[in-house]
Amino acid sequence: MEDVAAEAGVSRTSVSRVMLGQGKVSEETRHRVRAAADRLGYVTNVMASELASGGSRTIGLLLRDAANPAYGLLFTELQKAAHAAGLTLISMTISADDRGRGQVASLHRLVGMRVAGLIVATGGVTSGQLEPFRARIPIMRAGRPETSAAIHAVSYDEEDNARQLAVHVAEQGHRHIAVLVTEEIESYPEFVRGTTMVSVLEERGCTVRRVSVRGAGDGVEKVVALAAAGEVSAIMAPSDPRQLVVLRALAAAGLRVPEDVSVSGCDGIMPGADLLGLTTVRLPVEELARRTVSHMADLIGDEPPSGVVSERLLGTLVPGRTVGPLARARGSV
Amino acid sequence: MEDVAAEAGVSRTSVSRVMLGQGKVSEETRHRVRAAADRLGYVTNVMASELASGGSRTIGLLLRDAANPAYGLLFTELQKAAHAAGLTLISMTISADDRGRGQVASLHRLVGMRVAGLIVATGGVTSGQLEPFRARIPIMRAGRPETSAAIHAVSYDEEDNARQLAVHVAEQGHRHIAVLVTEEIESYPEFVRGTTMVSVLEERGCTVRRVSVRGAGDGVEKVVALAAAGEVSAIMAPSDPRQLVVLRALAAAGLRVPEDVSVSGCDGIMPGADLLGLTTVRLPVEELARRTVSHMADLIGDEPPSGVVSERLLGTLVPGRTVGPLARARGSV
DNA sequence: ATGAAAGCGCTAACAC
DNA sequence: GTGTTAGCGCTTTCAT
Repeated sequence: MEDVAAEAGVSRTSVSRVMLGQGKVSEETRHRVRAAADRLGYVTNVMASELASGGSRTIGLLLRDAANPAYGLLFTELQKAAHAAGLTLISMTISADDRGRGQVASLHRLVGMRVAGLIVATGGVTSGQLEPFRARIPIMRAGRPETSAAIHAVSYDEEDNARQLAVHVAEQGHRHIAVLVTEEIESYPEFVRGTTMVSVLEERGCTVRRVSVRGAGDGVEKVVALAAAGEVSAIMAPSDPRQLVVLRALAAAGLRVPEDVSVSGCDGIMPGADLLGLTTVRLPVEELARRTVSHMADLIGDEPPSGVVSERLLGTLVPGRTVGPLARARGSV
Repeated sequence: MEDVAAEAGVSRTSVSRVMLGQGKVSEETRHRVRAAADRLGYVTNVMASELASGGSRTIGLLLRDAANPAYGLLFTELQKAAHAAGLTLISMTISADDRGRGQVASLHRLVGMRVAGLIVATGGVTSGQLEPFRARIPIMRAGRPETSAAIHAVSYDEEDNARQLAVHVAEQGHRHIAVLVTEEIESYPEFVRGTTMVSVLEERGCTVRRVSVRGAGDGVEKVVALAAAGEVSAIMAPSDPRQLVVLRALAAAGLRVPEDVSVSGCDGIMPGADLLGLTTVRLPVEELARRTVSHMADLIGDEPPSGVVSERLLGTLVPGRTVGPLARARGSV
């Protein structure tokens, strides 16, 4: 910066003003500085700048595993929305298998960068872990249903998603249904979906086989066996990636979908879901991203709103080929 | 930090040393400082720290549209590799429809953050646009075939990918083939794949219909029409997302795959690609991520290697149900 | 409209 | 082992 000032024959102050595009600078000076900066390939040191000014239009994003298309899309959409709002988004991902420890470290890193706000789009971080930072900077949860009422959140209405799917399956006549339920700690949204499906189905008088899953492929043999034995006519998976695993296993076992057994998932983001004919709920990712960023912009603004943001967005049922009407011919079902 | 020092009854220097985990500090002091920091919820200001120390173990990533599963996976894998190498990765995405302008702005932002290195995983930035920064910080291209010999790159061997696919299709007996070719500016990898497919097929004596694509769905009606008219028995798409578009259009037109027409793509990352039976080449994403980060670690190390890194990684052909042997019964084919 | 000076929060020699 | 002193590169009053 010193060099640019010298090259342009002005003081560092003027260079600063020009680069920030603020304050009073003559057209002449402004031009000379720009020219000098270009010539020298000068780029403002953001860290020094933010350090000196104290402020920052940068917000941090903690994301869960972008390899999952639903999170990848969320990432892209958040970035778009942030850009449109004049915010810079810097992000760190956590692989799905990294429970807790690494996530909190990343969280610290982001806070350490003195970002103006934090968007947490991974269920792996608990509300308790966010608590210490809440006073320091605005935090918004995106996607995961938030349990703590003290933390801002725009989330998918997973209860409703699960309900829509359960009702759809039940309305096709299925009465004996297997539901894959993950552990709360593994994936909170999937956990909520699974348990909700179970209760909705039971309310409607269905016989539910609740099968718990831990790893990626765990529990699948179990449901396939149930289907093969004719004990269930439908299998509900808590997400589309898991629905794929089920479909694969079913195919390997020689069972036809939906003739022998119906299958459903949840997400609706996967490219090719339509071609596969997946039955699912399409998450309102784009809207979630927009609303999250919009609230964040308010929160880091001059007059932050006082209340706690808490929104739930509804998904859209996508009936597919994988769920068919109950065939009354088979086994005990 | 001042507060922490006071709380622990030591100087700021000691606090610094403890937080950095370096230098000589007594067990006693270390403990007291940690306790004080925890009590006050103190997190080191990364910006001030890096500003003062000059160095940074943070590297910037410019990524193309994580909504594309291939880039989403790359993102995750890069992050994993970086973490393993003790590097922090901060990233910015660019949506696929943002050509040039925004990308360069993001690039500036990253450079402005004084990251130690830059990984560019988007074809949208040209070698020329990277040039000005090359002297300042190490830059690595990841994925895109690099044309400039001056820039470090670990890339997919798109020529080979295309060749593998073309040979596979030709060996199934197809002689009249439509190839979708994107414009260079839209997607450089797809452009390379397309043109390579064309030349490989022609070398093998096939009649090639080269159909150019601009938008996401552009050109597809054309190839479907060719297939419907029996003028081609196979359609080669330059990527799996595009292969899906073709499959959708074919289904809508009532054409069966592969009985009426064979279809191929390239990527192999899409979850569910196997269930769909896509014929494709699986990109070595994981290896690319590892090698890119490994080279980057060297480049920002104490004794950076002198030569220019230039590696090409081979993909793996995944024969699927979408490509079948030529059926000799139809039309002019 | 422009410049001088005083930090922003931290680290790195260098003494003690 | 621990504290002291100088900055890192910038922004921001406050004069001029």
